[in-house]
Amino acid sequence: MSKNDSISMSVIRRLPRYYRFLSELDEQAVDRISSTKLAQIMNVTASQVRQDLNCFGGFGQQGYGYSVSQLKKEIETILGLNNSYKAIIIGAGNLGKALAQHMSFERLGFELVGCFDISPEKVGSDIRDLKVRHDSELEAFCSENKLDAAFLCIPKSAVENVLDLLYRHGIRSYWNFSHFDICSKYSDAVVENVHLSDNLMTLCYRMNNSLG
Amino acid sequence: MSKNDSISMSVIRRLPRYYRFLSELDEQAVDRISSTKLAQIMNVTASQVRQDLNCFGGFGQQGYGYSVSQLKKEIETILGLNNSYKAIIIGAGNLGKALAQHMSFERLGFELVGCFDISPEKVGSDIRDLKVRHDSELEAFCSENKLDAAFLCIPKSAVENVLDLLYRHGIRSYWNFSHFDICSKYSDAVVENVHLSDNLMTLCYRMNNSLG
DNA sequence: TAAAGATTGTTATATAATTAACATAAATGT
DNA sequence: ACATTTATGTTAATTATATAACAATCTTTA
Repeated sequence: MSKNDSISMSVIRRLPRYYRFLSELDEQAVDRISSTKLAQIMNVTASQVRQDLNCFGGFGQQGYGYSVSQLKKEIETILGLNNSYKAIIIGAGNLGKALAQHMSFERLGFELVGCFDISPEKVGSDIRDLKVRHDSELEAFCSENKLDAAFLCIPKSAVENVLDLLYRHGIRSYWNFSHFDICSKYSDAVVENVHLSDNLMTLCYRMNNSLG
Repeated sequence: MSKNDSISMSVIRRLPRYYRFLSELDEQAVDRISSTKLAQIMNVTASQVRQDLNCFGGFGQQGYGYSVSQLKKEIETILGLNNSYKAIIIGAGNLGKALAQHMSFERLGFELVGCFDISPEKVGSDIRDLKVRHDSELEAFCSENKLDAAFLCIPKSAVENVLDLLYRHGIRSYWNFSHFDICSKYSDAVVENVHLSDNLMTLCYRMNNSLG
């Protein structure tokens, strides 16, 4: 990737947003856009748009702007959405089910290949095209499949055991919905945390402190 | 609130994390902690801990540190978790159900008072102690109850209509799981977005670019 | 085909966030 | 009670992020 000299997290976390807006424009058959116009739509500064994109290469053309479809494709590549990382969901409660049913993993660089739960009632039920397996089958499943990532939809107290198992089998990437601090235990793990309760507390704070 | 002169979002978003770690320490009956020690546990710098806490007031004591229970309580107050903001969930799919069943709203400053869905199959089913109501009852419900917040667990395409209704009834705070850009439409709304697919794309990027 | 207008890539500036330094004060130990 | 240690609150320095400025260059149009 051309200029990629350790891109800052701030930039990286904005890429999916660019991708979303460009996808929309593409669907609307818009074929070119300037940084100024894109910035307006996205409610950011044109300067930021240009800086961000230039972290990865000069995709635009002076006097013209950016080709929507090309830029979309570039960002797709940068994000690596063309990948098909094999992933499993741990925990088939409502959250696990919600993810399994509503996320377009294929469009996001992943392939969901398994779903595990500890509760016997859930085992055997279908989620999309997958049968929920019991946790006891996890070890064997990891051995038989070369897995890339795990999506942890279980409570904090249940994480450590299963995490140890997954790590032992070489899984280094985690989408973590619990409050277990994976990075502290395995510093080489790539972890994206989703802390819903933290989010809600932030909303609460902001409600308290919004004037009017 | 003592020193509160527009706290930066960076600080605010760290508060729930402090709160979590302090709650744990409190449960472990730890009664005092220094910024250095807390920083170690939380994997941040002691400087940041002291700076952050001092945005709200001098809760510590030189030569001693911070009282865990007191500090926990202070942050609880700062976040406003003692509130009981009336909130409704829009969308009783797996995500809506997951939130309703697994989040301790009472501990997070909210009270869940209603749950709505457009699908007749879901209407009437129980989530916790709430019956799922049909969207057609939403307008009346908003009129009868003074609601503070709405948790939007519906797809982007369904948001605008219901958002307009909610806004008309004075709701200004939203926990938004869709990609609909609420702030662009209602600039005075307080919005916390949870963009799961953005998150997953970020994980994908980081997997691609992690060495090893 | 030349002049005018548009818009990039990039460098410079400004703002924000983080980390370090330290003077001050309380707690502890002898 | 005094000296030593601990650890804060706060100011200073550093680093990171965002914005502005502008020269270079492509497009458009007459």
